[in-house]
Amino acid sequence: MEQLLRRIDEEITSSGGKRSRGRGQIIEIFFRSRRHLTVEELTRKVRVKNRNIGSATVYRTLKLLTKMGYAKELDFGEGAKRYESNLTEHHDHLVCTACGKVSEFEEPGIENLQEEVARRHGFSPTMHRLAIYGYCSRCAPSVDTVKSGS
Amino acid sequence: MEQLLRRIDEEITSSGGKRSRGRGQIIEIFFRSRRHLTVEELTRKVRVKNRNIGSATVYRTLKLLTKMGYAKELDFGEGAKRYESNLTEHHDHLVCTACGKVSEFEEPGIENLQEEVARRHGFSPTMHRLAIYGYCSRCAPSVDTVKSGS
DNA sequence: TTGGCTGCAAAACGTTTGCATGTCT
DNA sequence: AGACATGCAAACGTTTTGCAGCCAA
Repeated sequence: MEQLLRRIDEEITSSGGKRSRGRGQIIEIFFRSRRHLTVEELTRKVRVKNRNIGSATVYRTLKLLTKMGYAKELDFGEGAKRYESNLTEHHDHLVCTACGKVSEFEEPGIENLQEEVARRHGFSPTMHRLAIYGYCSRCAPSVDTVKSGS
Repeated sequence: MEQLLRRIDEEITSSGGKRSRGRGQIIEIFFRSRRHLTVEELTRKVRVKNRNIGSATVYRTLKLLTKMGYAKELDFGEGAKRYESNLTEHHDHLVCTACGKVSEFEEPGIENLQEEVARRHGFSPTMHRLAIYGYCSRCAPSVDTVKSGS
């Protein structure tokens, strides 16, 4: 973790940027947080530590991390975008449209088929997004009417 | 086509809605159009036929069609959402990040794996979105350096 | 006549940007 | 000192909403 922060810091300074207190805090809290933060959520967290940070800086920092490849933008269609660390293995998302819970999965078979489809269309893929929407196990509409329940 | 429009009309009226001139025009033009329209594009098209229609009505109509299941919202991360008919076979998208071209594909294998993944997670899928981003054949970065070409 | 539907304009929302100021080197 | 970074608030583009009038049933 410290190592990661140092690496990012170096990459920023070596391309003409500067080390700043606020940005360091934003980056650290971003990588220590659970996944899928909105800018507003991250701003709130950061402001607990440093009341002076405004959301513009958080936007600018996340955009920077995204451009550097350390963060990834997600859009679950909620209005606001979400961001997550781009360091973990690639994964896709299961989004429950009832409770909003997002879980993750990996499926190499899907990845492979995507590569194949792309190739078949003369397309050079750089990235993809797959989200499956539906009901998680807790929210699944009551399964049947056994015993004409309720 | 006429049949589809009549069906939608019926569904609207039978749930307390009314037939209105403007909405009918919007719906017809929407289904006759090429895929992936933004609200602004559709509004422009509709206004050629009926100068009085405002984009608020287009927003309201597309939202209605979406809720009824006849249209589908897409988000390719351009800022504005796009809409397409939800009547055709299911397909996914290849988005060229250079020229913006969007093409479509179907891959039953991917669909099946998605079902399986969902089941494995106790998830009841209702829908999914898959977009592969990259370069289309026209925009692909020059392929190689054969003969140290310029 | 009633209630839905409309256009318009204003509001709301997430995001970006201009600018004067602050901070790092 | 100089350049980059920041907060604030204004600007932006998209979408939603309040409202008075309109139109279909």
